[in-house]
Amino acid sequence: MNNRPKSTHWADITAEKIIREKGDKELYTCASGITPSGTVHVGNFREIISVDLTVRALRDMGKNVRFIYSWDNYDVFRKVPKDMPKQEEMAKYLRKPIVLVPDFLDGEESYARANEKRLEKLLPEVGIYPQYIYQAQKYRNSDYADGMKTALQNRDVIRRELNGSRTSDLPDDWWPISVFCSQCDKDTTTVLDWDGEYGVHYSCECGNDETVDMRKTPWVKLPWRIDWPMRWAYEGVDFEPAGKDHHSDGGSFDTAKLTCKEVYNHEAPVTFQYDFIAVKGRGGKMSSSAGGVVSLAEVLEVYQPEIIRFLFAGTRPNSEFSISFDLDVLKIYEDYDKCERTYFSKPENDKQMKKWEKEARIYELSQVAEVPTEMPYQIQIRHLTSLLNIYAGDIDKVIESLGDVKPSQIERLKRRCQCAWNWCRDFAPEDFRFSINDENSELLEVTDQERLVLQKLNKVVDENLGKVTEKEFGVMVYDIARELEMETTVMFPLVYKAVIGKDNGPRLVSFLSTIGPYKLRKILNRY
RNA sequence: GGGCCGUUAGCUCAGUCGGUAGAGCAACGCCCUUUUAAGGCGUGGGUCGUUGGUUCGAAUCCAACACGGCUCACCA
Repeated sequence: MNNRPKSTHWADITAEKIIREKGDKELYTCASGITPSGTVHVGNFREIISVDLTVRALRDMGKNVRFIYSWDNYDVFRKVPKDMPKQEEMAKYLRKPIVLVPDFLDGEESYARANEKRLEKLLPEVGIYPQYIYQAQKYRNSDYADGMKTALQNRDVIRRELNGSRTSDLPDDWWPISVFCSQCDKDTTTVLDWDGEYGVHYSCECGNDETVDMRKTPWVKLPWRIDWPMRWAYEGVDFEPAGKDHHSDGGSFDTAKLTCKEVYNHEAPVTFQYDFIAVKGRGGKMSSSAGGVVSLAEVLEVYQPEIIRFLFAGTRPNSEFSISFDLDVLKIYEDYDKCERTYFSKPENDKQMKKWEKEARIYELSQVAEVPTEMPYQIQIRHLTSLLNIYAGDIDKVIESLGDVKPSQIERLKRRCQCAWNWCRDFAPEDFRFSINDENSELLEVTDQERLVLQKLNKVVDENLGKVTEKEFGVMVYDIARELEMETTVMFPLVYKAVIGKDNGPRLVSFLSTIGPYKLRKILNRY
């Protein structure tokens, strides 16, 4: 026996590492969190799903796991996001905790809550169910009073630790806590003294000057670099990944790790660094201030939930990748389908088995809920967009036209249709959009020979389409060109023009047979 | 300045227990009487950034260097 991982998937390797470093435990706590100071974008989502995948890996090893997600809604509101209305109104709330900023968009109880809700609603769609912890509630309830007291008691230790990675030392009168003013709600305060227990004396720029008891007041909190390790200890966190901005030498993970051990007497969690997500085919970079953020909701418009999971499960966390809205979307769907086919086909030999295991693991982790026991209905997304255009986005009709969809496959397929249609409408190149003409469409001005082509085509469609094989029908279509001694490069654009009002379109023969004789006759009869 | 990541086919990348160099796209070719956007099959193509080291054997491990990117040194 050895400790060799059964799987070489990064989530399984991470899970093994957690067990190895934290020992065999009754319960493992995996954590993630973010400040809801703006739209939670897909870059932030990477952390959540990284934890989810690791949690699943641990559970697959039979472990009991708690997945906590911290909403840091007691952080200071420091910048009005550019994409928000009522900028001046919002600016009045700067330096107050985010939980006190009103929501001018949806009328939620607070701006923080609005951002939180948008994500909380969506996570179940991608199969993620964390236990949410709201930091404002924890702080206001004085749950961290002892944690803050510990920080104050270790003021010098913490200062030394932080100074280790600062360019200028913290001043002598620095305190490891921050206070929101009980009168004006802002953090424009200065801590003046601490009584050695729970009493903190502060003054505020607004003129307020008072001493509060951390056990009874909702106004005191820890600054980030101390807050983080305090909560690791408080919740007993075993695993928490972090973005590369936290993971440099001297970054917050670095100092938090020190503080966690020396002040809170708890080993820092196992971690890894994840890279950022770029956005492609939509323009702009993803940064809250630049306003180019892409939310999970927007990604879900174009990608099926399992394909979003696939994207993250199939990429190592420490490498950067793009969420694409351009033609890459087609490729990603195809990659997913290929992975799915692999999962449902038995490997033939040992060498293939190794590859298969890796693919299969990615497929499993990509699933929102249980892994399907039979192969889902596969249809090339490119073809699907054509069908959707033909049926003008009527998904039920598209599925009906396929004819061989099992009831158990319908739900997933519908979702794929919806995503494909959204993509077609909102992101795809113009080539991917067309609509079938009908008896009311504008008539083409045609030469006598062109009219003859359309008439012959009409006759072929009328007499044969649907009655002979597509191959036979194809021969007949090409025969028209031959008979009239016309190049297909001349004939086809004419047909496309008559049928969809464009110079080109999907491969003609199969396209015509998909449209079917009924619709085609209506168009061609008029020539 | 510190740290992290990357450098493999024309392009995008996979290859993480060291064991004959891989995929997709592109190119080229073939098939379905068929280049107009949905098919199938095949072919070509790489001194694996550079130099050195460990090893029977290195894309893979180690060291140095080059180039590229990100990040920290304010705050969260």
